Amino acid sequence: MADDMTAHSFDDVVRIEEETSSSQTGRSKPVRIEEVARLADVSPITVSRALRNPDLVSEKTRKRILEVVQETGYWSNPHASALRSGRSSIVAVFVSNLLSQQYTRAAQACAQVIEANGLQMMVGQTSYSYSRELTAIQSLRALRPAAVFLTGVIELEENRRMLRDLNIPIVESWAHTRDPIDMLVAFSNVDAGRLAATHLANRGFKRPAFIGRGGGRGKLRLQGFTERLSQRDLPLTGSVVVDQVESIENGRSAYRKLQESGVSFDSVFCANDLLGIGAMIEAGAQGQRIPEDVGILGFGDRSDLAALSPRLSLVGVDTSQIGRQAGEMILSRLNGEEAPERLCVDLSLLQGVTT
Amino acid sequence: MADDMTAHSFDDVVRIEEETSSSQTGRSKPVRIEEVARLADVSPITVSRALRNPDLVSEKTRKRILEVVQETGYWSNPHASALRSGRSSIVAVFVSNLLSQQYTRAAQACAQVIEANGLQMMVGQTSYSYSRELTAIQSLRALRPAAVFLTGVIELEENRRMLRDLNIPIVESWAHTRDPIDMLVAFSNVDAGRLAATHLANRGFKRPAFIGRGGGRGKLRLQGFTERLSQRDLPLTGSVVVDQVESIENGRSAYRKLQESGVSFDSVFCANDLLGIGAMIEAGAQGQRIPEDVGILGFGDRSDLAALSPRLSLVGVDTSQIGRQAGEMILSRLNGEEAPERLCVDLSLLQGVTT
DNA sequence: TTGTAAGCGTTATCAA
DNA sequence: TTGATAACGCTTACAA
Repeated sequence: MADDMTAHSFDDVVRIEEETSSSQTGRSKPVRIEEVARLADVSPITVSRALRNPDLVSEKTRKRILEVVQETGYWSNPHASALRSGRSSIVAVFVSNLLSQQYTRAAQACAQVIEANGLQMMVGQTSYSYSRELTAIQSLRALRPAAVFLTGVIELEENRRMLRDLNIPIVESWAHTRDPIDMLVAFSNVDAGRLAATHLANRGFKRPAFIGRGGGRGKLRLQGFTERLSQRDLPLTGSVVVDQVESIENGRSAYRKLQESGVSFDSVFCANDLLGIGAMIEAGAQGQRIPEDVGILGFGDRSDLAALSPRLSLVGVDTSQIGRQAGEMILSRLNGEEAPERLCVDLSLLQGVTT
Repeated sequence: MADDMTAHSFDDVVRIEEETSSSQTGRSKPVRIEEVARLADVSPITVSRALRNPDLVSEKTRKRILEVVQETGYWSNPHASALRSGRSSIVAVFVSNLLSQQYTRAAQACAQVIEANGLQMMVGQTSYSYSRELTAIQSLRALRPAAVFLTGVIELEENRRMLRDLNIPIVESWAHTRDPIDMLVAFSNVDAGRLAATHLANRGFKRPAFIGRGGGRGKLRLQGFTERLSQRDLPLTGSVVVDQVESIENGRSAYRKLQESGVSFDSVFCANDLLGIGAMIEAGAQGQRIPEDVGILGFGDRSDLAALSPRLSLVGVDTSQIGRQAGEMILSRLNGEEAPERLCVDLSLLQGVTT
């Protein structure tokens, strides 16, 4: 904190838009279905039907009811509804990390789809311990949600079963898994590598290198990358395997390491977002021009990196598409339609100014 | 999309942890309070009390009940509870933008506080039109939340009244406003400028300059900056007012503009996150060393910029503190305690490697 | 400290 | 196509 800071000032005030419309004030009791029924001269259950299954109500009656609903501002009590019907209109979304745009984009896109259909989204975070996951699932069960969307895959069999036993649409996502709880939206990491190789080949690079993690998804990306390179008769000129992919600095040092290995590369596929940025920064700091001197292809979600690397081309996934798909799968199911059990989201090449 | 992309591959599969624990399967009906009561040999209402107002139940009874709860895995039905009591245990959080870490950090911090107290968070987004805001508020009212936290200020008087009429704790935040709906957590932009000036002065800079927006918060920050500079007998050596603050490029060009203006500055306060980064990048690109050749002080939230500018010092707000405070204010109120109507969050100087 | 009775607002079920 | 009745599971109000 400031050493010689004066008292807080309230001098920076945001203007408030004044409006003198209907000046009705105080806590008005919400309108109940019974009142709507009385005013429309029907029974409560008919009002309920007019709102939830309009087809079951004659047009004349329906019209009258909707007018009254409009006038009174009636809004059904979701708790009463959920209690009686055993199902709420809440779609629970669990993101792995609220701070990562990857996931919030997906959540946002999902929300857009479901909210347009009268459902509400409730966001939670799962990335804690398994016990935290258990608690989350228990309170979830109590909430009796209409559906669940997870930006990830549940691994613990016990938790998987609890979710399955909810008997509602459940969408897992992000990674492929042999046996989804219910539905899955994922993308292929091997394909990501293939797409990177294809792009570099198409751009005329002849000596591509790779920087990425040695295990997990990094390995899969490298696998696809080499496979496609050889199909295009290109060598994998060099590669640096790193463990740390948490910082830009990791990318810078990996890039230097690649140079120090002595191989003569003309382009690099960096199979992780921060690695790509780091490589780009390091190359720039050395005075190399991109893509004239070296081609750099990153990985990730444009939105994450837009502020930082508008010039970097990326292989990645449009995560909002994952969310949108999830939302649509959920809607289909809730409407009693068929929905695919597994959906593979397209990878895309996000073209920056460079490479 | 890739031109010669093959069909999607399902070869990258995540391993699933198998567990052969209790193999009970199928949809089991949730335990109801009545069953817990029967097993503990008390009435349902006593179970209810043991869980919500433990003080009202004798220790012996309470212990017995909690045991049964544990065994049965009882979890109260929030809808029944909300229906009867007219109040749910959901705290509604509306963020201005789900994609900005500023806000999601606050939401996350708020969630941590309230979830530790048995409440649940429901996140929504407000940054749409006023009509969208109205719909959000209407469904909000139907949800009968325990409290509301907004990462922003509601301006439309009609919407303000609707929220006020919910008669529940409501926390607005971020900006100061003359007349909060209920409670407010905000910070002072004038103070931000003062803090920047203090810091640069303390670090021995003699010719500070300013880059920022001409209106709104930028203006307030400049105001505090100049005020405090003159208190420290320092001149405002130069300033560049920009309209665009959406990209790093804006910061780079503003920095060049400052140089072109011919003034001889030894440090700059960039009153916006991207401007600061841009200035830092531009200075670096020109081969200037920070802070030896020029001191650069940015503005914002460390988390936003950590990946990008770990070396940049920042004046800003710990937005998770805003969320935490909001959560605590809400809890106090729900517990019938007094809570401040307006809380001013401390600005802080986030010291990077530089400046 | 504990219990009884009633009702929150909706919708499932059955009947007309 | 519409309605009567009961019930969802909990907690308020009052009583003991």
